Amino acid sequence: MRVSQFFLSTLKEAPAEAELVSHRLMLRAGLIRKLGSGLYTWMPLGLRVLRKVEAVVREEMNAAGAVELSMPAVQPAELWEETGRWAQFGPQMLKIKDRHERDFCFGPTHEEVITDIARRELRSYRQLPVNFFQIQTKFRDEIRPRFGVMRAREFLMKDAYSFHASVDDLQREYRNMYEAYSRVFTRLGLRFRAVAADTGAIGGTGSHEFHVLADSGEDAIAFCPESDYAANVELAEALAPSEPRPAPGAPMARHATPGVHSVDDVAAFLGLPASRIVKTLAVIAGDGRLVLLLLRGDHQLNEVKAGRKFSPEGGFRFATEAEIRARLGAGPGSIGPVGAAVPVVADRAVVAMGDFSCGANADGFHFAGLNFGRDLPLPDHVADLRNVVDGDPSPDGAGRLAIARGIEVGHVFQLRTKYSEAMSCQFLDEQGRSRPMEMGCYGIGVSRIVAAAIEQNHDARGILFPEALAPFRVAIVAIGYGKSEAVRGAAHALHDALEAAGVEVLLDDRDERPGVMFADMELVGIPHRITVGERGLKNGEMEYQPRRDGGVTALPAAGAAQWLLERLR
RNA sequence: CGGGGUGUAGCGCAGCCUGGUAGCGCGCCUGGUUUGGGACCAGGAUGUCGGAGGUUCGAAUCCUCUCACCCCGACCA
Repeated sequence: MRVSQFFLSTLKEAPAEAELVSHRLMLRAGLIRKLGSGLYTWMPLGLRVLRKVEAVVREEMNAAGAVELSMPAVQPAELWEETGRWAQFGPQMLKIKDRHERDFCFGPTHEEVITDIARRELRSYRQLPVNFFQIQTKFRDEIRPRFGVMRAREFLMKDAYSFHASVDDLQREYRNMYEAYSRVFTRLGLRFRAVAADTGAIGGTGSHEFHVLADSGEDAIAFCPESDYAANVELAEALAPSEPRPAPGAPMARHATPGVHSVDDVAAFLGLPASRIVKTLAVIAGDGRLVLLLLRGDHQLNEVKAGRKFSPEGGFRFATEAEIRARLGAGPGSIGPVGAAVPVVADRAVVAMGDFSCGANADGFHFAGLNFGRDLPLPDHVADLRNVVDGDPSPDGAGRLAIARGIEVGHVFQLRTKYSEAMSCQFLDEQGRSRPMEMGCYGIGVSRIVAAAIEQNHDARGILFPEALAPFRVAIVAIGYGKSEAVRGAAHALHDALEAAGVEVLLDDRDERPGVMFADMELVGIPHRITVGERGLKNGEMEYQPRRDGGVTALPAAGAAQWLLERLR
């Protein structure tokens, strides 16, 4: 391909709206252009990258035994009413009406449609298992689209849904998909981690998220460098401290702390580390009771864990200041467990604290030197209430946890029978009994992967595409193209030879100044570059330079194509 | 949805406070000189100043409404 026949549209400066590196670079390199909030055009260059991702995903899905189909992007409301998700999905679903005023949505996901297919097509255990997948555009009306294609409203996704006669078979396929996903991300050249995940609103049991590791990631992941344990921070268990509670070393004291409310304030005022302060949160449980939650000052409440502690539905909310005052006689920053006639749930780390400080249930006063058993009773309940932090022991006992940030690019779920039951998607088993199918679902954010890959692979000059993702593998920069017959001839010969060998090559025949061409090819992230110029040709040479690690190699012009083909292999 | 901000040429921005009919850099077009890391010289084109209404002799500038976009938060199969 020649630049003059293709379409390059690079920018020296990125539009002001882009703050994330990948977003800026995608805009600058001309991979995407914005149409509206969360809506992007994939420009020719970007589309080539998107197609690369798609191709790898498709190949691995096929290799793993899944079969491709394509479902409508627009779906009738009735299907969603069967599962109750028409109402449940809420405003994130783009709802539309046709000319007959019938309700439709632009599909945010396809569980309902595929389950409908399955219940019509699959009758017998003999037809199971099946795994259907598609690569398709979805729309979710995100509250706040951002970071370009990373969190867009319209996006490209690979979604797969499997149907099984037994849980065992579902689990087998789940592992199969897990492995297929690992191969996909490995082939794409990404540093990733599979983490145990919360199953969220979709329901079901087993679930793993695949995260591309990047500091800009929106999700926090806890993992153990010494083992393969990894979990979403929401889910990672914070174990009870192994050290016993220290013996009391200080007398209990009540300090006047005027205007001191936050943990940081208390720490500064009393000269204590945050880890010696108990943070007291007042919540209203599902049954209406006010309950105090105790956390170590340097820890953070995990609302998912706290929710589980209260009721099957996990319902609780933070108490209002008025409710807190009514029960405890002090405001939020001055409350504590001492003498409070309400139920108390303490985090595991709290009951291992000694000589600690907390609010005195009187505005402007805090206790210090508190010890359980001496100054106050041990709490009614002890539970895991907090997010794990860097250095916590790993739940698998293998070492200490580290926290990293990740971009979720894949998700595998065991849905079980949530949808098959709701939509009576049944099959006849060996005994002729009618049973709901066991289901799994497996998603990959195809368009998001492009952004995630750039987030993980860039430098000051632009994108460093992994080989598998690059829009072109080789750039030929022809210096003096317009003027020099020799340059033109040599560049064309090299271009044709590479193309004939099946290499995706981009010949810069724009007759621009060298700096412009170098800068563009680097911005766009083409992994290999050959420079052809009169200066080199005089000595019968061309120059090779890899995008990623710099050094220039002089090549005999005659053998350049061959040399490069060797290297690319 | 709550809080904050921005809309002026393709992109990045100034002008607005203190009203007098729009400017800079990059990009674009023409000609010339250049040609191994984002050239130089000369000439040129491009704006309903996001939209509507109002105040005023006069509005990019002041007021009201509205739309869009961005940031922070809540949300995220």
